[in-house]
Parts: sequence; structure tokens; C-alpha cells
Amino acid sequence: MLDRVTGMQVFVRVVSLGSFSAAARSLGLSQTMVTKHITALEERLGVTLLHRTTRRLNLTEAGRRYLQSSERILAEIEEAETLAVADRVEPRGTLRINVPLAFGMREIAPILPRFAARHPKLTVDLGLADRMVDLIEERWDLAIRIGRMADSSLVARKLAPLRLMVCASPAYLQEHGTPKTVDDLRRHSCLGYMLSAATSADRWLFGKDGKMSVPISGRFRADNGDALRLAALEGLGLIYQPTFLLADDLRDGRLRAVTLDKPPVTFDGVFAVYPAERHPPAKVRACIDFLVEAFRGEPPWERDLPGA
Amino acid sequence: MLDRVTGMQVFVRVVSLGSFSAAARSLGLSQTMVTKHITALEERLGVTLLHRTTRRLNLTEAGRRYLQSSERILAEIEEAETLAVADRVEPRGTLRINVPLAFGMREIAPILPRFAARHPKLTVDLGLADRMVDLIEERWDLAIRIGRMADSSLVARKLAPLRLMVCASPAYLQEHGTPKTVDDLRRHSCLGYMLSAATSADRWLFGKDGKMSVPISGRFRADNGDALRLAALEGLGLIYQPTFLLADDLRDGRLRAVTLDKPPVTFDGVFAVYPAERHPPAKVRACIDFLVEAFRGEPPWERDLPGA
DNA sequence: TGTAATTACGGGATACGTAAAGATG
DNA sequence: CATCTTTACGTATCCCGTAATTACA
Repeated sequence: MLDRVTGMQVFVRVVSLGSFSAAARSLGLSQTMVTKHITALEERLGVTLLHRTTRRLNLTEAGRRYLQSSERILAEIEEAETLAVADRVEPRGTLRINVPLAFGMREIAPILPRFAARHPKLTVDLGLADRMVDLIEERWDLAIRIGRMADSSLVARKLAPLRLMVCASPAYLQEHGTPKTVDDLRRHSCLGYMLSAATSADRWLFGKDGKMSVPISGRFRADNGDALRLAALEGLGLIYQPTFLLADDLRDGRLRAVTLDKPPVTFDGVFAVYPAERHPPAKVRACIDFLVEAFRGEPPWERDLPGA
Repeated sequence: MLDRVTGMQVFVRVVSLGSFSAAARSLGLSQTMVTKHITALEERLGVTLLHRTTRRLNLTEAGRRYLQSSERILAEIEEAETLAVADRVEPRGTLRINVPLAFGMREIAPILPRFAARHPKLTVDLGLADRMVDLIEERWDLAIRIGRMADSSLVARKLAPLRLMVCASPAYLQEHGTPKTVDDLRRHSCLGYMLSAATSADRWLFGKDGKMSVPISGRFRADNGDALRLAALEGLGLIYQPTFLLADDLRDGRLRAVTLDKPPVTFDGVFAVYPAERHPPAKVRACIDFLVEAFRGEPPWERDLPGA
């Protein structure tokens, strides 16, 4: 069957130009196809749309009605497609981005408004949550994930490297001593992070790919890095967290880095992840580009970092 | 390229059923084609419409927007096609019918309101004019033509036979005598009709197909049969006109039929003509059927007709 | 492991243009 | 007779379903 939309386009053009051949030339079609489109349309509808001789064209009443409908419908199709195309060209609509709480508050929230300001037609929804969200189910366009990537239905793009450090408050170290090896950790209070697979609440991982796993114990656990940080500031124990979380306190001396005999686990880094689709919308690509740019080179939280 | 409208239909169905295969079953398509329609749509737009795994479907933002557009567009297409189809099923809109003045006033105007009353959605425009109108150019849906058909771009349907008669007022015949042969007409005042090809203003035609042509002369001509009739009533001469024009006067004795040695010209009859199109609208077909029915058998103007 | 979406592939329908015919003013 | 629409006809395209493949819960 001949495409109905094409049929409408041909019909509208024929009427506006008043001639089959003019429409054919104008549309880059053969006269043959113009005839066929019109007759197919009439056949489909069971109605004559145009009285035609070789010299004159006259719309029937049905033709006039159908012409109006066609013009409206074609305009709406074009509008619909324009809207869709706009999506891949210019950031617009709503960008829903999900970010872990601690990293989000420190590194994303301060700079994201600049991104929003850059794209007037875009609304940004920033979700701060440490739990593992289902991007598709909850309709997040984008998320930032810390650590190692697993989900295969997502595309990940690295935004920055990530380092973990063990540290504690000067008061704690003074009182309990400074551990020198990962084995020493067994005799310390270690504030466990309850969420991440890499730093489970009762084990800390060290070495490349976290091959060395050390059981830990402590009197305080949380599923939130900042809560652990506050506990450490109070001298409750050692924490083992990414540098972005610790940087301020290290620089100000409220926390002190602890160097052990094994290097920290190597995480892959900070990633932007989004649903694997053939055509990610412009807003997603633009935001990722923005973030990559913002964290290019040495990430801000690594600058002038004392200790290990 | 895959039909865009079909694509929209598939897309809408997929979303409403939440599954490609369900949509395929529901539409009588293969899963294959559902996939292809959706991906073709996405390819065309350059935008992902659906996040999909084998278990779940989730609209993207662009998909939600396009869904709304699609639903509206499909509804409008259906409405447009329904309107067009209604045209061929039920008389509706405006029927513009053009009828010769004399015949129209006598035979059509009295019965056409019944036709209009029968079709509530129909508006009837009755045009009474003897001049030869261009149906297509002036947008007449239908015309009634008296005599012989010529125009090939029109379809003609016979409504009734047509007879011509020569007659005059009793006073005229008393004063000038009654002609017995067509040759006698040369010595009479013949009131010429200026319009019809069959009865040209200076010739009267007799015999089958009008093979016998008789030159005439008279002191009064008109392009309107009724004007000639009134002249004849005043005794100005003979007239040679269709019986429907003369019937009343013959019955009342104001005119008297004249029988000559040659039969009147055989006209084809009274015809309904309409533009030759493959799909005449219902209003045209209904009106013709109505007229055929009204004039079925012996036409009203031939009943109880005295004279030849 | 079973169901759903996607890809591979072959056959048949058809959209398209060239060229010739028919129509019109 | 020049121009425009329509028909005839051959071809390359692509639309479609079957079947195999991949992905997911």
C-alpha cells in the first residue's frame, strides 16, 4: 500500500500548485507516481478528491474537506518529528540525574546550576541518594556511580579517577596509635560503610582489584559516607573512604591520612551511567560532556591533598 | 521506507499493551515487524522512544511526547477518513444541482424539497438556468440536461423520455390555417428557440435524429421556452417545444397540437449528468435515484395529453 | 529455563520510473 | 499541436514472515 502520509503530501502539493506535473517536479517524483498516489488515496477513501482534465484541477467537496484535514495532519506530524529531533540536537525537557549523596553535595551540586544556566530549555532534576536506583524503572536519564561498573544494560563513561584513603582524627591516632599494616586494622575501630559492594560493612578491601580482604569491626556503621566522616572527626575510629569525602578535613588537619603496607583498592573511578540506547538524547550527552570537562585533569578534590 | 502511519499505530499499540509480542498478536503482525517498525521510527527520528528489555518496556521522554502526538494524529487521520467515507455512504454536505428553468420550475422544484427532507444532513442548492453551465468549473454536483448528450467528461443517466410537439393558439390557427406538412411551416410564423443545438433559432429539425432540417422564420425569438409559450398563447405563431412545457396549455385548450407529415425530432430525453468520476458521492447517486424514481413509467407531463 | 526481543535470510509484493497512449484546450 | 494526465510494463526495492539468535528474569 502506498504510504498515506506521502499521499497526503502529494495531494496537498497538487492542490497548491494546481497541477500534477508541477507537483511531480516540485517533489522530485515522476508524474506517474503523483497520479498513483492520488488515485490510491481516492481508492482508499472511496471518494473522488479532484475533478481533473489535462488543463484544470478542481477539488470536490470531499477533496476540500480532506485537504484541510491533510494540511492539519501534516503540520502535526512535522511538529511531532521536529520535537523529537530537537531532542537529539538541543538539550531540552527535563534531565533527571541521580547522584550519590556525599559526592553530589560536594562536587555536583555546586557546578550543575552552571550547566542548567547554559541550556534555557532544560529543567534539571537532581536526585541525591546513595541507594542503587533502577535508572529505567525510575526514569532517571543519568546517574553518577562511584566505584566499579556492573550493570550491562547501562553505558558508563568515566568522569574522574577515584582514590580511597584510610584516615582518622589526630586525637584518635594519639590515643590508639597509628596502624602500619592492614593486619593492624584488626586491633582498631573501623567505621564500616554499609552500602558499597567494594567496601562492605565488615570487610575492607585492599590491593589491585580488592584482592586483599580484611575483616574489620567498629562501634559505628552507616550507609552514608558523611555520617562516617563525622564519626571519625569525633574520634570514633578509622574510616576508609574516597578522597573527595576526606579532602577538606585532611587539608584542615581535622583528619590525618594513614599509610598502610598495602595500597588502597583500585576502583575504576567516578562514572556517569545512562541507559544503553542507540540514540541518547542531547541533554544526556551534553551533561556528560559538561561533567567530563569539569573534572578533566586532576580532579578538584585531589589538589593539594596532604598525606598518602 | 516503512509507512509512518503504520509505525505510529504499532508504537501506540506497543505502549498500550506494554509488549512487542502482545502488540504483534493484537495487530496480526509478526514480532519481527513490530520490532522493525519501532526501530525504523526511532531511526527516522534519531531518538530512542522505548527502553526495552525482554521483560519491561519504558517510554523515554521523547517517547512520551511522540506517543501523545501519535495518538492525536491517528485520531485525526481516522476522523478525516471517516468524513470522506461518510461522503460515499450517506448524503451529506451540499448538493448543488443545476436545472433548465422551464423544466426545473415545472417538474423539479415541486419534488426536490421531498428529497431534501429525506436527508437531514444535506443542503440542496437548486440553480435554475438555461445556459450551458460548466459543471466542474462552477462546482455543480449534478445538472439536468434536455436533449442530446455531447460532453464526454460527464456521465449521463436518462430520467425520462422527451417528446417535442408543434402547436399554436386556436386563434392563430383559425387566422392562419393549420399547417399539414413541414413545408407548410415556411409560410407560418415560427417562434424560434435560440439556445438548444437541436432547435436552433432559425431551423427546426424533424425525423429521426433530426435529419430533416426546416428553415423557419418568425417575429419573436427567445432563449427561454416559457417566453415562447407566452408568445404563442398571444397568437404570435407556432412553437416547437417539449411536451412538459406545453402540457398544461394543451389540456386547457389554450394551445392546440399540430400534426405534420414528419414526426418530431427524436431527442434522447431528459438526463441527469454529473462529472465523470470513479466515486460519485452518495448525495449525487441518491438524488439521481430519487429523480429516476419520480419520473419512472409515463412521465407526469405526458399523462392525458391531447393531440398528436 | 522459558519467554520476549532482535537478527538473518529468502520470497514475493510493490513502489518507482520510462515510455507510450489518451485527453484537452 | 503542445501540454498534461493516465496506462502499460519491467525492475529494483523493501516489506514481510519463518526460523535462528540473543537477552533477560
